Amino acid sequence: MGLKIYNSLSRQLEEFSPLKEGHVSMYSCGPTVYDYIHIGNARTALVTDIIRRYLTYKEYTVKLVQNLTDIDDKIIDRAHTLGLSAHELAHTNGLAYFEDTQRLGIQAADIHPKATEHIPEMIDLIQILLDKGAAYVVDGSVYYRVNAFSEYGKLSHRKPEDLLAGARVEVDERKEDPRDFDMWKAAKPGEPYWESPWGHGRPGWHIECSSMAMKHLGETIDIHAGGEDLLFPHHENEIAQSELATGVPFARYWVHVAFLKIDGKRMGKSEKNFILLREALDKYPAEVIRHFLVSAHYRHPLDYSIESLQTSESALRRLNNCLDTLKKFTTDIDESIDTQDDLTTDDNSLVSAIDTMQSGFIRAMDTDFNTAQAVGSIFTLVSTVNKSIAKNNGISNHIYTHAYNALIETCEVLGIYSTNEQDTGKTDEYLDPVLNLLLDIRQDARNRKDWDTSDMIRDRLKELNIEIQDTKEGSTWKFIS
RNA sequence: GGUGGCGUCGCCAAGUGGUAAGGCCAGAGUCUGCAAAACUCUCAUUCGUCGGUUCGAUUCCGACCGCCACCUCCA
Repeated sequence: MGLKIYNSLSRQLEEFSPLKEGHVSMYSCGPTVYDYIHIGNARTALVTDIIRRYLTYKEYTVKLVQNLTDIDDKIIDRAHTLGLSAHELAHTNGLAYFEDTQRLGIQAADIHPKATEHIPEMIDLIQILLDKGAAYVVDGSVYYRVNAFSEYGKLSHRKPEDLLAGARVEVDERKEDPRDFDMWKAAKPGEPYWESPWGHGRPGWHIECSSMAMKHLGETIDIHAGGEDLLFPHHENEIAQSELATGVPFARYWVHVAFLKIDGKRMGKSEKNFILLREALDKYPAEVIRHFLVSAHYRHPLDYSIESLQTSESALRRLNNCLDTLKKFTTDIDESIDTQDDLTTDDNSLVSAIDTMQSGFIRAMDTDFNTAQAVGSIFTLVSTVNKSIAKNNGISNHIYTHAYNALIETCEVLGIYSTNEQDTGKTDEYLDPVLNLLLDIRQDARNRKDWDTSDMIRDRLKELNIEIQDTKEGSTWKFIS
């Protein structure tokens, strides 16, 4: 029936219903811009993008906010090594982030707030928490008093004892409780800082998301997304800060994206086992990378490998071949197909296959955005269409048009089909006539059974990465990689 | 130690208390002068192991084995 989302808060699949009917507010934790993003980061960004596209497909009005953390320890450190200001580094990498994600076909969020542009809002929120006795100041830093929030741990389902038992909690003598975390960090000499009631300093990581989400989306947001590593402590802390300040739920559905792995291990910046998104994009089209990322459900780990990308490339070729073939039958006439009496048995079975694909796609996406299953529905229809075309059973063009449109529509939700005409062909104005000349010469040779000449043309072009395809309709060519 | 997840065809990956989607690879075929490309067909009586519940379990329960992740900055 309707959309169901797995909510990390309840650890259950829940019926989705937004706070305001027809509208969805969504916040996604964005990157800390001290470096380029890797494919693992891209996975989360892509899942966010697809959730948004699907909600839009379901006719919701979606407002998506994704932050950019543009000040933190890593940025300061990296800027220092590079001899740049923290601002310069963050600015450059912020632009690179947009460039990379846009190349992946990720649509920009409605708002991309930056931490450094929301200092006053964060100070206000910290002040509220101080006034409520939920925070304390030590040497110019402000800490959140975890004990003040009785529901602390409700997202990560951790009990205070569990947290304390883990000997990995950093010991900081200045904290009242090891679980307490900083909302405002006093600046050390030479570090960038902002003025605050507690002295020169900078915001802690968690406070920015609380402030910016509430500023741009209100005190309660519908969907909050992020990588699964953010569940604790980041999201737990966001909840603690926000809910203690407002007294209302911070986010209604918590969505956590599983890790992208490489060689069976989590791809992470600290492990240095990552592949930069831009490197991958230099080697593979965006649709191929998207297909790969979408080939597993977002809550299940996915292992990155060249082989997987090649698999996706082959699968996508099958899809695109089908689409290209269908396109030849496409008619502009938008005939309705409800006149059942005019339809043959073959017509009807294709129409029903299209319906099956669409309902399967929706059922899959409605079940916690099961993109893997959704892709399955698409490929099942691809098979049916291919069979139908192979049988040459005289299916009406408008039914093929219907199939084409249905496939395009669903593929666009996943972003695995690019509507812009093959970009490889954009320089062909000059090449086209030349190739056609060669093709003509070859055809003449073939007519004379001069196989040496025709094969030489074919082979030499292949060396130039141009492949000749002989079909019943004649010869065509295309670039191969 | 605490918490969560995973183990399904050679590889990737969905899924369900009633008998296993899809993709890749592979084999066969159609097409072709031969190829390539494309398309078609074939391709898991079986779902980590052992028990239990059930008329029936891959799906529920328990134990065990193996793997991963979070508890510390990382999407």
